Amino acid sequence: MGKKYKFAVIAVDVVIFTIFSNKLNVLLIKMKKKPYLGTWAVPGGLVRGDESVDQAAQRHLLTKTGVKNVYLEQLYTFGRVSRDPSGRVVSVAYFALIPFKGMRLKTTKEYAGVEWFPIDKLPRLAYDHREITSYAAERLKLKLERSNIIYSLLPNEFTLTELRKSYEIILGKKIDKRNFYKKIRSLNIIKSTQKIKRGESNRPAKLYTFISRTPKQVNVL
Amino acid sequence: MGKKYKFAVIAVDVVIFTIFSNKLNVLLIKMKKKPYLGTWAVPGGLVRGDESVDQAAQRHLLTKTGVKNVYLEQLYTFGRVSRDPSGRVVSVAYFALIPFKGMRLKTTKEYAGVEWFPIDKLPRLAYDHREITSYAAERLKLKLERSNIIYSLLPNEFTLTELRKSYEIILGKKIDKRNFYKKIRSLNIIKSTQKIKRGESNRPAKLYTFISRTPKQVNVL
DNA sequence: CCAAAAGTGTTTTGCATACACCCATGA
DNA sequence: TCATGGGTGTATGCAAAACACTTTTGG
Repeated sequence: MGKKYKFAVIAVDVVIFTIFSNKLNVLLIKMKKKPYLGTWAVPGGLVRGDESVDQAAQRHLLTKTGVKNVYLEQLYTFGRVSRDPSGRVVSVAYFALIPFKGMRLKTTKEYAGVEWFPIDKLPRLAYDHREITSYAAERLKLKLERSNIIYSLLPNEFTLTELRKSYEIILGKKIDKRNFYKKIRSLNIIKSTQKIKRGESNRPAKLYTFISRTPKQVNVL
Repeated sequence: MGKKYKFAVIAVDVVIFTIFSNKLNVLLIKMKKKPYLGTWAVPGGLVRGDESVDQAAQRHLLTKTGVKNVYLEQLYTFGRVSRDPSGRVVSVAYFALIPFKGMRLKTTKEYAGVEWFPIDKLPRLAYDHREITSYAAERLKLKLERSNIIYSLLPNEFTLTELRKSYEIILGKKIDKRNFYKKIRSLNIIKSTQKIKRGESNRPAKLYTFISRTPKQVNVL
């Protein structure tokens, strides 16, 4: 048995997604410490002895972005021996979905920066975070097709077009308007508010809201 | 920040499935040490500093059952603070599928026993292993419907009925013979050997084999 | 000859897909 | 009045589901 490495410590990494500018975006932080000084990475950190792994993910999400009560799902555990050059760290990866509306990034002294990047234009990432984000984006697609979690990316009230566009952006394909509306209505996951979204130079759109904002398994596509 | 607990150590637990006697069975070991003396548990153990988490799962699988090169997939990481009464242990759970044919259980001195239990008649389990096995059985169902991994539960040559029964046992529902054969043939994942299975007092069945025994995504049902 | 499982097609049904025009508004 | 996106229904294709009888063997 090797003496070269100590036992591993446990960390969490949280891939935070949101939609804006017709893109799926990922939150990254710029590192201040070696060996990845100046490199971007997914926010995360160690799991403390007195908190569960899930709680650690929530805590890092909260302190890095100020959001809580959002959709957060465990993704996969990355456990290669040399994934962190500075020591043996096993990372439990999570992904989170947050509505962009009113999001304000909290820049802390801990990092040299916090920024959103479109998923298709990520910079070079530290550790195995490229692999983690790819994995997260893949899981997000699968999940979106078989659950109602899209609600966590949208504001309380939204138009059918906004809903459809969200799917289009994440799944990366066009969706037929009429077929989509038919399907969504049959699923009973949204209901009409009586409100109307005015102010744009075209026909105003009806506003809808989710009947329930708890994760539920449904076949959207 | 709490001083009460040290940082966590990392373990793996492997839920090993096989099919026999028309049941889905799980391999359990009987513990010799407190605080779970005499209680059954899923095989597992610590992750060493010089091995990846995946390797640790393979190692524990091999030393407990003597099998290798079987289907092994990471399931979920269980990280509640008090899931192990003797210390802070975060467990990365895996599930494995092995063909029953010729399996011989290796009883080691480490444990008071090694046995197969039908999934619907498990004894009381140590730690959170009840939750882990439920989760594994659920994932197995999902996976079975969307991949070819059933091959890891069957011998090299098998009849269409054996194949169909395997699905029926795991999914817990009857499957129409003709529709099933039609679907399986359309998937191009099995091919006929020229052999025939004789010896039973009924019409002999053709033997088939899997074209490929590597995991592949297909929609079986 | 009997019991038991193997083998084999057709019809029906429901869901996914494809597709185009009119409407309401702000500028 | 024009540009822009909102809103709406039908026809077609395909895959899943339902369904029953004949065949081959061992005993």
